[in-house]
Amino acid sequence: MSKSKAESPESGPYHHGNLREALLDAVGEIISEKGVGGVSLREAARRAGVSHGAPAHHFGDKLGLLTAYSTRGFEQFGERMRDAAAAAETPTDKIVAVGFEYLRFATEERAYFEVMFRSDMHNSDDTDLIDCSIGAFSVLTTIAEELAAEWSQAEATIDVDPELVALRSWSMVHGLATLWIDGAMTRFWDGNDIFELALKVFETEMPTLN
Amino acid sequence: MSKSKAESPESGPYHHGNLREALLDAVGEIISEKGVGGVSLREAARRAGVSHGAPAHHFGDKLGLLTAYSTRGFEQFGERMRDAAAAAETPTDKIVAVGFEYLRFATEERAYFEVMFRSDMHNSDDTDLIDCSIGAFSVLTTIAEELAAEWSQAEATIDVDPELVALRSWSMVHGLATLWIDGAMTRFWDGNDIFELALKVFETEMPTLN
DNA sequence: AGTCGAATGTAGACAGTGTCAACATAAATC
DNA sequence: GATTTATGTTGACACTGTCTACATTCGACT
Repeated sequence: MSKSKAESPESGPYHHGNLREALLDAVGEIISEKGVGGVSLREAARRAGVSHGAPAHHFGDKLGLLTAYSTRGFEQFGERMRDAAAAAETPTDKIVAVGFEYLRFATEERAYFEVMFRSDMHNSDDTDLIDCSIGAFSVLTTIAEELAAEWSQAEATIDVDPELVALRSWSMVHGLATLWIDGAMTRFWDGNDIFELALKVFETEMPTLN
Repeated sequence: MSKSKAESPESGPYHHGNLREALLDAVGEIISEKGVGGVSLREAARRAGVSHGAPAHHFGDKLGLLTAYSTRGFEQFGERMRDAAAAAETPTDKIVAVGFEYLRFATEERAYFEVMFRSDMHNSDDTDLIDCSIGAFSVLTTIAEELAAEWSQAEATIDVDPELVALRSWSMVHGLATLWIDGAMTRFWDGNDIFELALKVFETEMPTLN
């Protein structure tokens, strides 16, 4: 495929010290440089300055490495969602802020995003991964419940099922993010950037919600 | 990795006759059985009963094979979208019908769907692919224009930019489809099926549009 | 302090893969 | 009928994931 670099690890201490994190960092590097298809255990080991067999002791196999990477992605994702929600006052402000943060993460941390939402890129049964992903999405469902409660008190012309509010918001913003990431949208809305478009979408979406 | 089957092609005529289509069929089979990660030129060649080097003459390389597979997916996708739209009367009915068809394709033709919307799985610059994808999405944008025109005549409380209507519909349904495909939703809406959920979403979405 | 098991890392092997070059065969064209 | 083109075969090479056997270090227990 490509020219191989030095196979043997550089002379250093026998134990790396922080190999697990170094390998996860390497995965992010590789994805950013060559895409998810470029990820390999051996390349990650090479970048961490370690022999090709070393990763197996930390992650088992390739899927394990990517699962751990996904998990770290969901951790950071959830953290950013929580921060965004905490910085806003009303439920309406919160859901908009979280929506934008969703898109910001998708574009800024694209390497994570591409693995996090691709079921063949990780082991979906991994308990850590499940916990972290639920932790992230629960930010959305919590806000949706607050929002639904608020609307119930006002005159409600539509059914305000909290689950549906969450699902609608989630699907909309996730669709925007993935279509943007995949480049599908650029053939129709070429010049605009995703945040400008999202703003307009949110604006027209809100009347339904109020 | 796995036990290899007979490497040598079965004794038949030197020329396959319809190898291109046979290889694309094989790709669909492999994805359905083992996921997109299981696709390989050699496995496809094996299933078509041909030597490992043969696919190169039709598709160049692996990305070429997957690009052609994506293109075939968009062809069928567009056809189903057009049929769904043609079967409905009003713009409102059309967009709901097309939305459902979108989801139906995503679930029924999952093998196509997983490759079509994954930019690292095909060559996004391929002109045939671009043509077919635009042909499919233009069904949506056309309906969105009709819809926007209809709303403009009625009392319009919100801005009815046709492009925004298309983007909203597209993002919503694409988000639903991908979240469902990836299994992300099943942790929150376990028992329901995607069409039931979509129906509710569409119902609550429509008031905005009217 | 010393021992011993567990954790971590190395090295080699093997089958599978994509891609290339050289060659073989059939089809198409003149 | 000859030659050009399309199609298919074979072998080679570097790369990969994974397995096994082995080496080194860490940590816990005595």
